[in-house]
Amino acid sequence: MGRRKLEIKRIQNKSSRLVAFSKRRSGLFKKARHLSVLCDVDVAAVVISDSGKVYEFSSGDTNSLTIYFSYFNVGLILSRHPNSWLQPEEQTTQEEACKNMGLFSNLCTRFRTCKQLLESVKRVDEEPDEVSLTDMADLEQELTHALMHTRSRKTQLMMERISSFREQERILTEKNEQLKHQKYEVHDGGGDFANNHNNYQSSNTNQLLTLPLFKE
Amino acid sequence: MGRRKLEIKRIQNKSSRLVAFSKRRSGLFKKARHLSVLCDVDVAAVVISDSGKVYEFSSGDTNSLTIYFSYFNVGLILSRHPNSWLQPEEQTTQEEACKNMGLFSNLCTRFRTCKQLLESVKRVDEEPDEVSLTDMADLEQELTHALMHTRSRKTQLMMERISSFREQERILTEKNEQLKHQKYEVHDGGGDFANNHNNYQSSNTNQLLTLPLFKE
DNA sequence: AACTATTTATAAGA
DNA sequence: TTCTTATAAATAGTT
Repeated sequence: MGRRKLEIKRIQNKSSRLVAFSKRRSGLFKKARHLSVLCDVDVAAVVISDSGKVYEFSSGDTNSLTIYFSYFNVGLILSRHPNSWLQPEEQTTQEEACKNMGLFSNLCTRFRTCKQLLESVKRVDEEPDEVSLTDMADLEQELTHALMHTRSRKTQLMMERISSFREQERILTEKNEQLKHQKYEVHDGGGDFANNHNNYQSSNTNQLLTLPLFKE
Repeated sequence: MGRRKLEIKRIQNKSSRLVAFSKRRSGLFKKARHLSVLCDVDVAAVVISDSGKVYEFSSGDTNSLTIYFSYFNVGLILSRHPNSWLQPEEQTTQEEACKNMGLFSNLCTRFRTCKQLLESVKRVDEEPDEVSLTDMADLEQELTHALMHTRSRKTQLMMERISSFREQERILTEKNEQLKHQKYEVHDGGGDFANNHNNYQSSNTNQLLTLPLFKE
């Protein structure tokens, strides 16, 4: 939506890219806000620039989504800057350490919010509150989602594993056929050592390619 | 951008709201994708519907939100040990602080593992690893535990609630009987003020005894 | 689930 | 940068 139709691929010109980043980022957050208000739902969005700067939007201050996102957010930041704390042995400056502490305390603070919520549920000293029950139900739902995610991921990994097993079986069968064939060739007086050696190497290679499927 | 200008406030009509939710949600994710591609940045968005259904977008290949969920999980685990770090206001010693750092670094480790896990899954050319699968299984188990915990707590709260309702019912019935009895006594010319007063006190005491059932 | 009249977002230009 | 404007894109209401 501009003077010309834009292909959806990385904008090559740096200054154009930066301008687009600024415009589209605020556009995204605006859309997120509209969605949350119009439809009365929780929305959160995080954008992390090339330089690692974090821009975020969240529809509520205290809802679980905020907590979710701050975690997600922190995780993303950290994963983008592995040498700042994900590999602590590579840390050299005090500044780095402080930066990490900042992130940690942010994590801590935000989590404490979540914790307070849970605690307030635990101590139901106040009037018999529907809130406790509702909160627990919410939490249950959230956990169910998380569990679903994990299960689906696990299933995917298992499927991948199975498929690699199948592939290995195929390769082994193929090799078996080759060996049978060679056996006949040898029996027929054909074949030579070099040829056998070659085949052995090939077989070994195949095994090396497939073994890790069993191993690790 | 429609037939008429829309005020940015909760859409009252439910069906309109649902339609808008569907349209704007996909619109938001599209914008998010465009932003991430055009400007070559990381973008993530989460929308949670009224019913708790989670819709998400993430610019990475790997499901980053899975990582995020693992944080949530870790958070839950940590919340099971509140006195170790979740009540910082009670912290006084250096030891406490160190302990917290330990938990943080634990979090860090877990994240790194999870991230490496997903990355290693991405490179399917490399050797696929059992570790990934094990991790996912572990995560599943942890989430299952957390879910069980939540469910059991929810059930407990519900049971408490029910039991207090029953107790209240019993007391009210009892009191009802007493009142009926008094009524007949009064009708018969019997009974006195002191007696009535006593009965009131007794009833009140019973109510006080049952209140905690509502409370905690 | 399509359509289309409008509004909204934004690419390029100033 | 920021503003302007022509144009593309999104979407509210309709069918």
